[in-house]
Amino acid sequence: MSGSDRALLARPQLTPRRRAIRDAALRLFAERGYEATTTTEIGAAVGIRGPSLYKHVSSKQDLLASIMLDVMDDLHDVHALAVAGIDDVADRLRRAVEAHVRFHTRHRLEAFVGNREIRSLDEANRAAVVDRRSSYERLIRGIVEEGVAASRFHVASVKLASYALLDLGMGVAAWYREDGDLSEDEIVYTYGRFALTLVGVAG
Amino acid sequence: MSGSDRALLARPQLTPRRRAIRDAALRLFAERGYEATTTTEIGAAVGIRGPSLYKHVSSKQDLLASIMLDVMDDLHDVHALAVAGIDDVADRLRRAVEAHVRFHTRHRLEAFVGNREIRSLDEANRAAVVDRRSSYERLIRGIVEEGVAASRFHVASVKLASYALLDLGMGVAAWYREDGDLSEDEIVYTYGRFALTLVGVAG
DNA sequence: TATCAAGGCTACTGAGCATTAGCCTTTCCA
DNA sequence: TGGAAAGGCTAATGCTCAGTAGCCTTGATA
Repeated sequence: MSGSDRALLARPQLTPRRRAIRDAALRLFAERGYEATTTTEIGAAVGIRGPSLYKHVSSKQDLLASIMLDVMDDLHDVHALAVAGIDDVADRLRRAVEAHVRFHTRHRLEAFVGNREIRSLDEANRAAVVDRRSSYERLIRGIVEEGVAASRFHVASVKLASYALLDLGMGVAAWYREDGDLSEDEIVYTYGRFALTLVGVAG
Repeated sequence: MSGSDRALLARPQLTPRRRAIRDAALRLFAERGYEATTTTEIGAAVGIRGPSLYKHVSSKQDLLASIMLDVMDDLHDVHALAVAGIDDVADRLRRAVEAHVRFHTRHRLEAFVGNREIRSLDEANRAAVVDRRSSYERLIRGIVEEGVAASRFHVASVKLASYALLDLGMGVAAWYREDGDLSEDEIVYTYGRFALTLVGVAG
């Protein structure tokens, strides 16, 4: 089973309570960081005491790991859907970047935590997350490479261009606010165009 | 005294020992995060025990704060030097972005910690760092605005373009490695050109 | 209606942490 | 040469935290 196949399988369903706990943990991890968030606080956010969390969750580390693994899988899903059946490489890049950026606005907390808390994961979980991340990077880089090979794109460095595209998404996750004065569509559209200029596509 | 004037004043000199401690703390904060770094580890990195640190430093929090405040001031300095006396707005943008990116390669640990550990600062220090960061953002946005006003730049959103430029620097700080296969000059030059295409400058 | 699982709670455990207290050695200068 | 400052050290303090033990209530089911 390849990384991208795995991403398309359904993730196990959560009980409503478990989901509430995960959401609360996500918000707190994003706001103050994993290390600085206490189980007491996570509990309080769903109206129970810290120790009661353990009736639903096996550990704080597990909570972080499941958040991070799921977000990477979701990102793969979104990417696969966005580029499915698109033949033109410039279209594919634009759609991939749009999906990337849209994902980072719609799931900014998950993406934020996913980027920042890698070092808080234990060895095994970190390896799994890093693996998914590399696989996603390769997908984006693959599109850029293909465009260059077909002489549709012109870049000084494929690697640099790909990093730049990926970094824009992370940036969005850091500053985007739903109630801000930049709309999701506006950001998505503009960054999609940025992407094409970045790789020197004509038009 | 404005933010940018302050940045040009000399920062107080550190004793060699204090500097070694700061450097060690910086490395550790970057690697495992502020919360996850212990005073014992910082001490060990300079060959002393944790409590002995307090003969040189007033607190762990202070160590973080001085690292973060100094890096913001250095960034202001570098920017000011880069654009001083440059009249053409496109030149000024390119130089500003080049300086921005170069700074993020040369001081990647400082920049990395400076971006990621804001939430580990106490109230007063956080306010001071956020203040410097906003002031820097305004400098970059100011150049973009000026280019747009002069009809030299064409962007869908000044804010979005400025964020994109700033985010590229942060991205660099996250992935750049001195022994990697992308040289500092290569990255700086390429990103400088990215910047100009991004704002739709002709040529 | 008796039972049992689910899911709360409080009290506790054991560990780790930043920081302080207080002591000792070395070094340097008056 | 003597005394103080600088800069180490160990031991202790006081706190916070993740996770466990064990108890109790509730509600569904047999």
